[in-house]
Parts: sequence; structure tokens; C-alpha cells
Amino acid sequence: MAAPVLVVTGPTASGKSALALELARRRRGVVVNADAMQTYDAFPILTAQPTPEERASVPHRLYGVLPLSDALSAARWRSLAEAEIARCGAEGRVPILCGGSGLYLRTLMKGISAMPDVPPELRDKANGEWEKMGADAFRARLAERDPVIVERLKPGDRQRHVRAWEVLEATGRPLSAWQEGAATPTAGRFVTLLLAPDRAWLRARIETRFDVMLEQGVRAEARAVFDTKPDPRWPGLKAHGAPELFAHFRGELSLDDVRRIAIDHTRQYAKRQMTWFRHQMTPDLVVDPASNQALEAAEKYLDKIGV
RNA sequence: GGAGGGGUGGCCGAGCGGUCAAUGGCAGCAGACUGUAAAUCUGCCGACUUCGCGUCUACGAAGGUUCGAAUCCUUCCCCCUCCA
Repeated sequence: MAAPVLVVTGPTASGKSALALELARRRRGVVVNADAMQTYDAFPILTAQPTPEERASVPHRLYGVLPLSDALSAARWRSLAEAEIARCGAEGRVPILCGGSGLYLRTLMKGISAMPDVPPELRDKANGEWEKMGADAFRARLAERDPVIVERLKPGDRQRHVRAWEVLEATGRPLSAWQEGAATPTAGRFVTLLLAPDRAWLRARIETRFDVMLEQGVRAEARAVFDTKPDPRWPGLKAHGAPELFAHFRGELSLDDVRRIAIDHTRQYAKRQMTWFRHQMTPDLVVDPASNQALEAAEKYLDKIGV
């Protein structure tokens, strides 16, 4: 009987990493990253990855393990996470998933319909066609072969239209048909701890965290990446602050603007995350990180359910 | 002192006699979410509201012209540029 998998989630800057770290210390755990951006290796500071000291004190997995040129996906992360969970089982350690990528967590805990990988060229091609044909024509063409998916998509949602088309092109089968396939959850028991902070508290945390990042040298970190002229299509480049910092290096934004905009975007992201947690997730325990008793509350709960 | 330009909803910024509670952007709020998810997209966004193309208060202030003004006129207050 394998130990349950602990899941520590919540909006960005809510204190997930610290909580997961402490739980791992106390329970012989391993912190497994469940955040899309922290999986890439390019921006350890900007994406608020655990520090080397923290990583030395407790085992951490899946942080900065992919090159920026790589492309993660929910399903791919799931298989990486499953491997780490299995490894924990073999080592007799408690896996503690820590991160705020709601879709990833759901993909693991609830499953996702299986479907083949799509060659990246098809996405480029589809994007080019959306550009050339225009949204309406693209949508109409997709509707001829996958009316079900079109029915579900908002006309302006380019990303999802492109996704539906590339799957159709790659497999000859509508995305909607693939999605009818069973979504099998990963085996095991999951205990989900949700950090649900007060908005004003989180706002302040996001702000000071960005200032700390500046002190820690995010500018240099981002500059180094910028100078390698990365392909703008790489998903890892979407870390909050990176596009703004790049614009700054191009002379388009002052550092003050970078700060303001990056903080705004981060805050907006946190809001979206909270909406997700509110409607797409059923946590086992909800704790307020501002209370300073989050750890105690979590410990108490875990003891109670015998984890 | 003289010559110009400007003051619009939380901010920026259109409008320049009616169809304007006022384009658009930002911020904010709510929501969606099956392989790009720190992504992508949607709705709301003066107040009131039985949420209705309803009522009220609104475009620096006060008057005036007009059937009717954010849009025209007068005076005043404030801001910016230039000349002195």
C-alpha cells in the first residue's frame, strides 16, 4: 500500500513551496514540481524556483529539468510526475506535489483522454493559416470536419482552434472524438491542500517577491537568455516578467514599467488560478497562508486522516 | 503682461449640436478551461435597479444660446507650450 500523494497548491506567491518544503522535512518527503514554468531551466529566479539551499535540504524533483527549447504539456508533465511518484514509492518517501498549474494537477488526478503527439510543424502551419485565412474562415473550415469542437469554442480563441486543427491534421480524426476517450486518473490516493490567501495579502506578496527577484539578479538572468536570441514560440518564455524584461532590453520599457506590468500580470494570473481552484478542484483542506498557522493546520489534518 | 493648447467616467485617451452614460486601451470584478496552461478565451465595468432600448447624476465651475450641448457663446478656476 503506497503512501498517499500530497498535493500542495494555490495561487502564485501564496507560499506553496515553503509549506511543501516543511512538510517534506517532517515527513520524509520529496517535493515534486507541479508548475509548468518552473520545469524549464532558464529562469530559476524569475519563476521562483526553490533555492539551491532549499533543494539541498530536501529532495526536489522536476525543477529546471527541461531546456528552454523544449515544450512541456499537461500529459507530458503527468508522465514525468508519475515516474517521480513511483520512485518515491520505491524509496519509501512521501511524494509532495507542489505547484499551481491547475490543469496539470487535474490531468494527473482525474486523467486526460489519450491522444497522439502532434508534430510541431503542424502547429506552425495552422497558425500561419489562421493568420492568412482569418479567424472566421479558419473556424468555418474546422467546422466542416469537427463541428462538435467548434460548437464548444469561442470564435476568438485562436489557440484552441489551432489545437483542434493540428490534431485533426495529424491524426485524421477530430479532436472532439479523441476527447471522448476515457480519462483515466493516475492510480493512488491524493490528498490536496489548497492555500487560499486573502487577495490584498497576496497582492502585497507578489509585489515584494518581484522586488526580491530584482535584488537577486533577475535582470541578469533574463539578459543572459535574451542574448541567446531564443525562439519566441518557446513556451518557457512566457514566464511572467520575461516578455516585459525582454522589451526592456530592446529599449521599449523602463524598468519601472517592467516592474509594474510584470506585477499586474502575475496578479491577474493569481486571480485566474483562484477561479480554477474554486470551480475545477475539490481540495481536502483549505488553509489561509496569512494566518501563520498553515503548517500547523496542514500537519494536524494529515495526522488526523492518518497520513 | 501677450499668443496659443488643454481640462472627459479609477487611469490613459476618442468624441466636437441630437442615434452619448459617452469609441478604444489599461486597471478592476466575475467566468470558461481535456496535451502552449505563468497559456488562451468570454462577460460585466457611473449610480440606482422589478437588471427593461427603465430612472437619476454626469464630460473643470457658473451662467447663456438651442426643441436639444461633452460638443456653440460668456465669465471664472486650474494645467501645459511659446513670446515678454
